[in-house]
Amino acid sequence: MRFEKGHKEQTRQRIVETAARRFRKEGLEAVGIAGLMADAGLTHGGFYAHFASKEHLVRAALNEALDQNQTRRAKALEQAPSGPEALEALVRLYLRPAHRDTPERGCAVATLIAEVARHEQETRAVLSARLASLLNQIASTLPAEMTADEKERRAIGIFGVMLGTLQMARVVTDMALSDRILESGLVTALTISNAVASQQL
Amino acid sequence: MRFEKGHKEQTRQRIVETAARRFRKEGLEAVGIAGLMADAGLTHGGFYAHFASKEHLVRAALNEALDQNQTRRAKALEQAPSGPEALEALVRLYLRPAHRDTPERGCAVATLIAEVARHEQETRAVLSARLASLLNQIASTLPAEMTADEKERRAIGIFGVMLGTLQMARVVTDMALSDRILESGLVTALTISNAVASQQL
DNA sequence: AACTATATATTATGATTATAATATTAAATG
DNA sequence: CATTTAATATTATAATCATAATATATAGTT
Repeated sequence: MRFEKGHKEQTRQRIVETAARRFRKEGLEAVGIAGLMADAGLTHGGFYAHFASKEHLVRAALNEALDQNQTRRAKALEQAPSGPEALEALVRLYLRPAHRDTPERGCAVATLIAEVARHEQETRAVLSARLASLLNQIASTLPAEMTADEKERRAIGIFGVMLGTLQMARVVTDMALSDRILESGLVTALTISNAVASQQL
Repeated sequence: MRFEKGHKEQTRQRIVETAARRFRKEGLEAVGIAGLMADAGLTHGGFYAHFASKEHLVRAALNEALDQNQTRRAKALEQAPSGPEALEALVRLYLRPAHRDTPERGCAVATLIAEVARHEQETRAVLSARLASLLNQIASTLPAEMTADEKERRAIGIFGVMLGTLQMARVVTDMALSDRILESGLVTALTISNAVASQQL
């Protein structure tokens, strides 16, 4: 049947949003086109009217998921756009138990980075670009006296801790340890922002 | 045919080692039993004489891979078993370009943590146990004056940076940035070990 | 030398995979 | 009101998945 104008775009968006959720929850490989389309209320044959391949959907879904999170962080930064409070807001948002417990709505970098690293260059480029702007968001909260290089270095360290500790908190089977990991990540990330750089290198 | 004594154990070990390499290189989902057995010079039917299911092989392969790395780190610690030099040796080993470029022989935590987090509790427990001893290796290099709690907190922060930055370095498409990420991770990890804890919480 | 036990191979099963060609149906257009 | 067209459904394909039952062949045992 022929549908109203804009219907296709709307359907495409529904597929992308469904994929963005399921990819984060189950992984890129674990999600099949047929099941995904069924989830979106469609049959699998129509998929290729929207995307050239599953890989193209992966890129669209990564962009969708990472864009959602970026917007959420931007909102969190509205109250305190820079300074230690701004950084603390970002880190607390990231290392919340609620974020740990709902990967399907959370940061796609944390759930998919290793899997994406095995994909085509073009797919990695999508995640790379979003990662760069995430690092910029963090760097923007650091003291204005710091050089751009120093900000970049610290932003990488800070997000490294956030990413690594969130993943650890998700995998460990001891929930008390999981909570301590989140707390340690928080303390560490904030420490990095204002620690005096080590002189031992 | 009936084979010599110990032949089965030897075959099993070959399957596990092949799996440990391919899982790290391609991901848990991407590796199929048939291809894996072919790689080990066997046909796929015999697989279930060795493992009750693919999930059981995953556990054995995780243990194999994580044990290899733990041994390598223990050797690196033989020269300087504690102190800043010991920590630096561990971090340099982890954040080397060579490690970034050979995930199939590298840390299974970095390649598989997110995927394992979606698996059964028993599989997560395997990775959890090895992660705990990795954190202990790091903690053992920290100053004796620190309390056990403080050592744990810092070890989590240090490994968080190592894990997060290695994954970032693997996914980004800009190799110059990738190198800067490794370098930043190194500096940050060493800074955490001796930074004065932030007072702003 | 005959027999048994066992490690692996062969073959089968039924589900699921990504992708593609064709069919259907109703909105838009004349 | 007839025709065109676009969005989705139906159906097909060939590969691959994990798992399982059975067959084969030979080392070890008697």
